[in-house]
Amino acid sequence: MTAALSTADRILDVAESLVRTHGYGYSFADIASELSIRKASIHYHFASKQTLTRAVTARYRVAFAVRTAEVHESGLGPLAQLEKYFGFYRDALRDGDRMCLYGLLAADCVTVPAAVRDEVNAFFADQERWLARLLTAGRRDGVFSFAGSANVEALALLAGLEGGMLMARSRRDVHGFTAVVQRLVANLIR
Amino acid sequence: MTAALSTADRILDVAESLVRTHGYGYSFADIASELSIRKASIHYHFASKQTLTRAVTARYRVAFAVRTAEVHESGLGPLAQLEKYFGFYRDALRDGDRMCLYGLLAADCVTVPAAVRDEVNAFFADQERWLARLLTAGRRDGVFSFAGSANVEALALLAGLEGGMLMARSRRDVHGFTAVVQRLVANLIR
DNA sequence: ACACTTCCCTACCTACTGGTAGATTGCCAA
DNA sequence: TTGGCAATCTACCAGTAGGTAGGGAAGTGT
Repeated sequence: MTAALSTADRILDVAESLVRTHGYGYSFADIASELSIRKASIHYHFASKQTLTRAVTARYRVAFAVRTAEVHESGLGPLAQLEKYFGFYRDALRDGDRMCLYGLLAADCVTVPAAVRDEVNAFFADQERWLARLLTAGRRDGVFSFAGSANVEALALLAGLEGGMLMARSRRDVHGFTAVVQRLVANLIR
Repeated sequence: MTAALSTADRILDVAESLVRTHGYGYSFADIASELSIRKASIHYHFASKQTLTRAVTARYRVAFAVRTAEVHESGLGPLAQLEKYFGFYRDALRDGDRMCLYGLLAADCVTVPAAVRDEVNAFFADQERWLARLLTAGRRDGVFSFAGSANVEALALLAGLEGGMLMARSRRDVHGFTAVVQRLVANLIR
C-alpha cells in the first residue's frame, strides 16, 4: 500500500507540471484550484514562489541524477546509454504541452530569481558532465566519432535537445523532435 | 538626414527588445516608461497586446527574410553563406540579455495567442526551408556532408541554434554558443 | 483537562496586468 | 475663424499576481 502523498508533495507535483508548461509564469492560484485548497495553504508549506520553484527544480535535478546514474551503471554500451538518455527527454516532451523544466526556466532567466537560475545552470552543468563522460568513453571504444573536446560536443547535444523540444512543442510536432534526436545520434556514430 | 521615427515605430522597437528579453511576459507599462508616454497611447497605435506582438513578429520575420535573401544572392559559397547565417544568431545573442525573438515566444507558446504562435511557426518554417535549400546545394557541390533528408538536418541545426542561445543566455556564456555553432559547422563539412 | 503544534482556512493587502472612456492639445484645411 | 482630425493625455476599470494576518479545527503529549 502506497502512503498518501503529503500536501507538500502534491503541491510540488502540480507546480512541476505547471512550470513545465508555463515556465516561471505559473501561478499559485492554478496550483490551489488544481488541488482544491487555498492559496494561503501553499504559503504555509512554501514561504514564497522562489522557495517553491527552487524546491521543484532541486527535486527534479536529484531525480534526474538518479536516473542518469542508473543508466551509467547499467552495463549497457555507450550507444545504448545515449539512446536511453535521449529517451528521457522524449518522454518529457510527450503527453501534453510539457517540456523540460530547465529549458523553460532558462527561457525565463531574466524574470527568475538568482537562486532558481543557479539551480537551472547546475542542471545543465550536470548534464554536460554526464554526457561528456559518456562521449569520451564512447570515442575511446570506437563507438562514437567526433572532433575536438567532448565538453563542446556535450554542449551541442544538449542545445539540440533543448532547442528541439522548444520547437517541437510550439509546432505541436513530437515527430520532428524524434527526427532531430535520430540525427544527433547519426552524426555521432558515423 | 534620417526622418525621425514615428511613435508606432518606436513602440515596435521597444516591444521587440522587451520580447527578446522577457518573452510574451513583457508589459505595456515598461514600453510606456521607456518612451516617456502613457500606456493608453500604445493602445491608440496597437489595439491589443496580441496585435502589437504580431506586428513585432511580422516585422522581424520580414527583416530576417530580407537578410537571408541577401545572403542567398551574395554569390558566396555554401559554407560562407552558412557562417553568415549563423552570424545573425550570434549577433542577436550579443549585447545584453536578448536572444532570438521566436525562440522565446516558442517557450511561451502556451500563453501566446494563436495568431502570434502562427507567426512563430511560420518563421521556423522559413528558416527550415532556407537552410534545407542551402544544405542541398552544399551537398551537391561536395561542400557539406550529411546523411538523410536536408529538411531534418535543417531542423537539427535550428534546434542547436535555439537551444544554444537559450543555454548561453542562462549561463551568461556567449562563448559557449560560439563553440556550439563551430561544432555544428564542423559536423557538416567533415 | 490542558497547552502546544500542525495544518488549512477566510479575509485582506498592495502592486500590476491589459484595456477603455472621454477630455485635451495642436495642426491643417476651408 | 472655425471645423475636424490625429495623437496624446488623465482617470479609471476588472482581474490577477504573490503575499500576510489571524482564526479555527484536529491531533498529540503531559
